[in-house]
Amino acid sequence: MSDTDIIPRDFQSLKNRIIERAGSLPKRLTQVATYALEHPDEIAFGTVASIAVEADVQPSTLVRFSQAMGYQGFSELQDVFRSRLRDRILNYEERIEQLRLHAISASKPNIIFQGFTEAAEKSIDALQEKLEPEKLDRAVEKLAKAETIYLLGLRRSFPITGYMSYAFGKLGVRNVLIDAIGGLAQEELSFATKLDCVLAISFTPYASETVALAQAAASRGVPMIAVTDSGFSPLVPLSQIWFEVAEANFEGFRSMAATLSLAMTLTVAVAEMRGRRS
Amino acid sequence: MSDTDIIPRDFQSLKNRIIERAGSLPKRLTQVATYALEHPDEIAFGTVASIAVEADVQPSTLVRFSQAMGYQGFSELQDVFRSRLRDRILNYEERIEQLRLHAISASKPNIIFQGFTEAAEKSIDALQEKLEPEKLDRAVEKLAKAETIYLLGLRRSFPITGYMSYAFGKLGVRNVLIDAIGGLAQEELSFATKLDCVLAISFTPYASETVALAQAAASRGVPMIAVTDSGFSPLVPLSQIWFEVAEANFEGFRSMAATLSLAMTLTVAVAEMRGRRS
DNA sequence: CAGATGGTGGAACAGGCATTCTATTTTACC
DNA sequence: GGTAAAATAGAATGCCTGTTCCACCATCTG
Repeated sequence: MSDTDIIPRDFQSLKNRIIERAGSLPKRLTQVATYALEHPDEIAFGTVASIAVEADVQPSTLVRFSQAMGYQGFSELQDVFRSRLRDRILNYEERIEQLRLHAISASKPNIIFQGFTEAAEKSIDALQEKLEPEKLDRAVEKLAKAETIYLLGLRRSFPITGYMSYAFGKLGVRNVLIDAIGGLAQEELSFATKLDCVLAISFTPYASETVALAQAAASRGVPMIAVTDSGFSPLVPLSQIWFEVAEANFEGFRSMAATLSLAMTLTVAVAEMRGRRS
Repeated sequence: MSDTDIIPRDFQSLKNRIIERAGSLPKRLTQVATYALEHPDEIAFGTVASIAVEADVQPSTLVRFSQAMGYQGFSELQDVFRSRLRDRILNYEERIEQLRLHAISASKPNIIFQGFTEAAEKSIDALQEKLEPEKLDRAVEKLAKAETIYLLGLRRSFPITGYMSYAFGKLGVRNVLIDAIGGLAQEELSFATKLDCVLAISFTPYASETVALAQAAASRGVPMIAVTDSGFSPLVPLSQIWFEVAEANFEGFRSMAATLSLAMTLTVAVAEMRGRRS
């Protein structure tokens, strides 16, 4: 009982205590610990009864958990979860102010971090404004109709196609990721037919391999949708539909946040449309 | 009573209604209106009795005020004030409503797009608030000191490590991307020594292969930095420094925007520190 | 200034709340 | 494998909650 006299009053220290003690806690209390950290809002707003149902424990277990953390009862613990939401809003406004004032004194990594997050938010805002809803609808329909979706994006675009392939896999949408392993990119793409669809992603300076592969597929009449950064992109004349995504960059590196959002949208929307049809 | 059938369900519209009606409200109800807009957190968390004391009115006045705004009772009004503090992601109906207001076509793909961009922005905001600047500095220093940086992240985390490897390559920072090609992940990581550093990225459900590889490296005394989503992550006990990145998700898919921002920050900051030393 | 109307204060009430208590189950240890 | 201890489930309890109700008061109207 030597450390119970110091009871966490802010969320951060409570969280640390939960993590620190979770290992040595009995089964049901561990269950509560996990739930609490995963659904802090629920704890803040719910009642003992409602949380108990959600976390699949007895109401009394919540009280015992609170006591195990050093509080008198559940209400005291709840106060800490509520303080987290109270402070959040304040912090948000203050943070912007403080960053402006202390931007110079911040360390280099933190300035870089600020740069990347700002670039990401700018890119997303720009895409939200620019994206034509009707074009998105057409693209989703085209991809949903395809027998197999071929994902073409190398170098800096590869993470995007990679994530799409992962998500398509999870959602049961047949796809081929052109990963160019063993220099076999051309072979990977050679099975694409007019019934399939290529989703090609490339940004300046357009990787020559990506362009060559896209051209080969287009010449065989394979439908194509492009995600690129300008109307002058070599992918544009090869595609029936193309999206312009202008990523803000910081120190020469593109944020990728907007492209990723668009990529995830296409993935989930295609899966959704396929699901509705079958 | 022509407009009372539309009852505000989000804070913004309730706020507008309060402002709009405040002028024509009786004395005590105006007093409550003013208090509510000035102390929204009190309304969200307090009880009728406690708020009544704070606002210097009778408990029944609060109920009458709620009814004047179109609700059945105080609890309904309180829900709206609570929703303001809950995760800022709008629910399904509200999003459709908003899309209608902004005259954007409310097709399913566009709703999904809205969801992903909001999730991305929310994740980035959350990380900005949470990231401890000093921890970031330490991580960058640790990575900059390493002879070779091993990038470990499979499945959904692979795009992140993949992009880092691309960027590190461009920047001339020696790194090994554990891509598990040919099932050789263990071999790829086996060259890591105490002079190197592993950057491990994994999110729930923690890919068992990633965890196993991280454990093997840690047992050989290879320094480790983790990027994960909870203090309960199996990577945490293996790492000297760990970052918690809580990605908002939409329809079960994490946005990745925050993780990517952090990854890019680490990459560029490490290269920058290396460059300054040589 | 009498009467009507609508606003207000405060007591009364039923329902739901957090908490406690105890019988039962599970775990740990010899 | 038996026993003591710890943990748990679930009912019982008393308090506090939001809400209702009604007497009283202020303000307006003719």
